[in-house]
Amino acid sequence: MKSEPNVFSIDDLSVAADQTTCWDGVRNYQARNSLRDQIKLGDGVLFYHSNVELIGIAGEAVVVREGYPDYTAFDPKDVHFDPRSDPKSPTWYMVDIKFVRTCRGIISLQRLREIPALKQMRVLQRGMRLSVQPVTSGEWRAIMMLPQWT
DNA sequence: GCCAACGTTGGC
DNA sequence: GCCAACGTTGGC
Repeated sequence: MKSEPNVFSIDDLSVAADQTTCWDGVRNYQARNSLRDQIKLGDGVLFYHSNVELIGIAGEAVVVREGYPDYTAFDPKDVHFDPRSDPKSPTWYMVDIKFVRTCRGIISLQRLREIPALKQMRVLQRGMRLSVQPVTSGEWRAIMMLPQWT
């Protein structure tokens, strides 16, 4: 999951109530499908900092609630309000994630590009803008072997 | 600040 | 249903 740390960072997650947050505001259909259909309770989450000087993986989280309607779409006062999302048949979904740990130093995008096992990783492909992306088990294992987790 | 990538919108 | 225009994302 990608986040701009000046908006919401891994540190923000670590001090949030119950160290948990709802991943609201995703307004892209492909990412919506992941949130609604694919992401399961207990799934690991790589927390990625984007659009910042030090781009890369900043920490780990875990899914603690599976897809449910993103209620911020129903609130006209919310920045993520979307009048087309009908509460009876919601357009947008979110999951809840909980903090697990912070990396000992960001695992930079540059570093990720050097790892052969991550050649196909979605976030490394050009033009990949999705804010929620699947990670394969092979990619997960390769990333978890890095020294920043110890 | 630039600009490539790409999703969305809307005229036809 | 096509596609040009436009807006956003996000690395550089």
